[in-house]
Amino acid sequence: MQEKKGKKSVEAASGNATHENEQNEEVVYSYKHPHPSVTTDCVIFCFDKKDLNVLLIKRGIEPFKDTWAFPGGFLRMNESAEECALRELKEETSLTPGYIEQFHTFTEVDRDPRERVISIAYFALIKKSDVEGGDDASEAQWFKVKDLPPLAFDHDYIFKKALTALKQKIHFEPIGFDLLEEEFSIPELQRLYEAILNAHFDRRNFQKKLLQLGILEESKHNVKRKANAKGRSKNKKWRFILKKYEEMKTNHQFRLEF
Amino acid sequence: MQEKKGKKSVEAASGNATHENEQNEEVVYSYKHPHPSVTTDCVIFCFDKKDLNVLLIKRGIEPFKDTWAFPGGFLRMNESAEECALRELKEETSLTPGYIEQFHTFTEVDRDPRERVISIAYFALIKKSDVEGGDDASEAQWFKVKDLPPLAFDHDYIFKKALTALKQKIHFEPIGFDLLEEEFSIPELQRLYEAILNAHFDRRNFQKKLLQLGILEESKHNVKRKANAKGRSKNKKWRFILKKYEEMKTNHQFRLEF
DNA sequence: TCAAAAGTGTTCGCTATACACCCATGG
DNA sequence: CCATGGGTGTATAGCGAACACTTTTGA
Repeated sequence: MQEKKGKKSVEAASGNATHENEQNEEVVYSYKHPHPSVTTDCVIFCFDKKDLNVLLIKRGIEPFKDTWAFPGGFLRMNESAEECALRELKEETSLTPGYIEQFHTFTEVDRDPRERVISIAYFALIKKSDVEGGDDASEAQWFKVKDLPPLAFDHDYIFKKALTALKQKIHFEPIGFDLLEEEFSIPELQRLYEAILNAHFDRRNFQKKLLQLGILEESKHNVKRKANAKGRSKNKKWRFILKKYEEMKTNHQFRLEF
Repeated sequence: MQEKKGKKSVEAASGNATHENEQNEEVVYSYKHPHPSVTTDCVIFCFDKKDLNVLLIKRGIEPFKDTWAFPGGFLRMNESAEECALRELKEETSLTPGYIEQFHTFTEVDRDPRERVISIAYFALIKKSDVEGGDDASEAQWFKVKDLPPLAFDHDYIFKKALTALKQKIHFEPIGFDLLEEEFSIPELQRLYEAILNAHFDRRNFQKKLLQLGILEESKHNVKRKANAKGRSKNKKWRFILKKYEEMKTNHQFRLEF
């Protein structure tokens, strides 16, 4: 069913590859049938007070030189696609996301003008606090999801699919917390959900719904007040209880829907 | 960013490839860096009265000779992955599914003992009536999902993921109809949902829920009876109104959840 | 002939929705 | 000081869950 492994043959090769070199410059890999190149691309999201943002990198070479694109690169033979996505992200932006998930593989024949390239695409989430300081004045830049520049290759399409996948996911799983700090307020959480789902919720119903899930606990720093106090209290912060969530999930007691 | 296209070089190559030949036997494809092989695999489902089934093929060669595996094969340079999956399915089983969807790409380094192979996996749905007759006594065979034999490579894992993807999908989209005939009864539909979701529903609530969606219409062949008739009527058949569903979907009026 | 399956209708309780008040916060 | 935002409580409607009876179906 499957092709015999291509021989490593020592043969002079013309053309200058821009692939990250792994070892011997003189080695050429030959196959009896053409193999596509395999890359990963990563759509990494970050939430900033009000807006959902994605990280883009300005391409330094043709094609699409000086056009924005998602970070990514070639799959190496000794790493899985997810490892590749994380490695490229770290190399190009020095970021390590708190959450990453594969969402689609793009295989259209002409998606790269140079050669056949298929791309295994991931979306990732990172906290704002994990981003600050990592800015090494590189070609990477955060853009509001609502206001993206033109993108290279089929990355417009990839982005659409990434956003859809993120929406789908957050509909049923509490992954939003990977975009917030350890402690957050309910309104913050609500703004996040509204930004991602592009919707509006009633404050009180949103709060009730989230608290009823039983996966949030009050911060220890919240100001305590007398039992008979009236009106609103000081701003409260909350924490996501991962353990409780996993426990409920394994017992099939968890149900979330937006 | 990306590697220069591998030169086609006319060079004698040893080793016998089992890849479907595309053209010249003497041509060898060379790259400065190793490329993984890219295949597609397809988990095709069929529903038979009570049971959900998947199609497997007995492997004719090593490794995993005589072990069951999902149909699939190598991606060609002039086809997308979905085209590849459909082509392989047709070549190996002469089937054409009514629905197909990519659900995951498997990239673990050691998933194939011979060489680095990544597999873009699809799940597909086909009606029972489109299967019968296509049986050319080949190595293909349907198995109950509840009673699968040991599978080759990481196909156990692929199957798990496929089933999860199917469940997820049918939770919110009416794709079940691609597993039923044009006309079907509500109990049939219920058995299908119960088989896929591995759950049990109340007959009356299930019926109410489905009919309230507004995407089903009665068959013209249903027996009409007097308005004042009591008790149950003759068995009814229904049809899925695709147009209505698409219309509701574009207007965001469609909402289904199980 | 009779057990199993399938069509039909009603009640009840919960939860999603809609909505009002008070006060901390910060310019 | 005041506009904005954030904490808290209640009333209602609609939907999902639980449930019984009758007749058709087919072994």
